[in-house]
Amino acid sequence: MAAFPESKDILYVGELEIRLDEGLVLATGLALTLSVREFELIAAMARRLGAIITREELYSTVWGGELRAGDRSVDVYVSKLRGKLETALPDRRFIHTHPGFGYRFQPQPSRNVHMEAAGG
Amino acid sequence: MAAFPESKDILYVGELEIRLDEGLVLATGLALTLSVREFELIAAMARRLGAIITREELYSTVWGGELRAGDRSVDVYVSKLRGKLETALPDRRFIHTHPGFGYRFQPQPSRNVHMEAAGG
DNA sequence: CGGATTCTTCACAGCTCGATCACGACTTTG
DNA sequence: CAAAGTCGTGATCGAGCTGTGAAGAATCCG
Repeated sequence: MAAFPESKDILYVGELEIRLDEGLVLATGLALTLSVREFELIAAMARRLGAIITREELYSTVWGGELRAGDRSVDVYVSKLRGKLETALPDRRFIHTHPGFGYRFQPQPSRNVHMEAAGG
Repeated sequence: MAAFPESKDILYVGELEIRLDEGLVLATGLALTLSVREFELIAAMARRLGAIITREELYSTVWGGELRAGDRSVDVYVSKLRGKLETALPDRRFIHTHPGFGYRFQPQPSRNVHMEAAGG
């Protein structure tokens, strides 16, 4: 199975390196400190790069079992992950919300992030 | 195989020089006084620089056999090692904890330790 | 044999994680 | 615009994980 030193035990997404078997994520070579849930979540999303993934699917993949009505766990951990990714890579957005559908993981420059400061 | 005096019998990590066949560690040229367990532990981690290593793996490498539930040996020796490394090189951190995963060995200036956490 | 060093284990304190709640902002719908 | 639903995120708190000093056992060495 070790045909290549970097097979699919490692995912490369933008300047992220996700080492699936180690629980480690590097952002431009710098190690992120992610909790178990955070790591499982980013791994689950990165495996389906570019696709919209429902909360139900993310929950069953990361937490296991069915997502109960009113459970906001996925949203909370998406938020935590966004915070750490933004600290490491301020100029990029990875996690995109599709209201009513789910989330999509894909690197994208965020030059217009400061629009939030415009206040309308 | 000893074509060069500095082949892989010696590991260089930051200002550390780890002489594997001698059981000696130099910090900026100054020798550290490490016990056998301490030396085996730092050697095991230095061989896998930058990777997260589980307690199970460290235990089986350094102590041999399986890590029993509740055995804190690895944590205790990591703590001892940190103490000696910090005495020798106060401005650097080498051993990083990844809660839920294990430890990671990599030199890092202590000033920017916060950045490494990426928000955590 | 005796002293010093090292190893193992325990105990407690401090820290981090994960689940949940609360509330405001945003989005959709009519 | 108003109402209803969706989403973002700081705060809280118990459980579990991690850091570390200390004590006794084991080992080393002259």
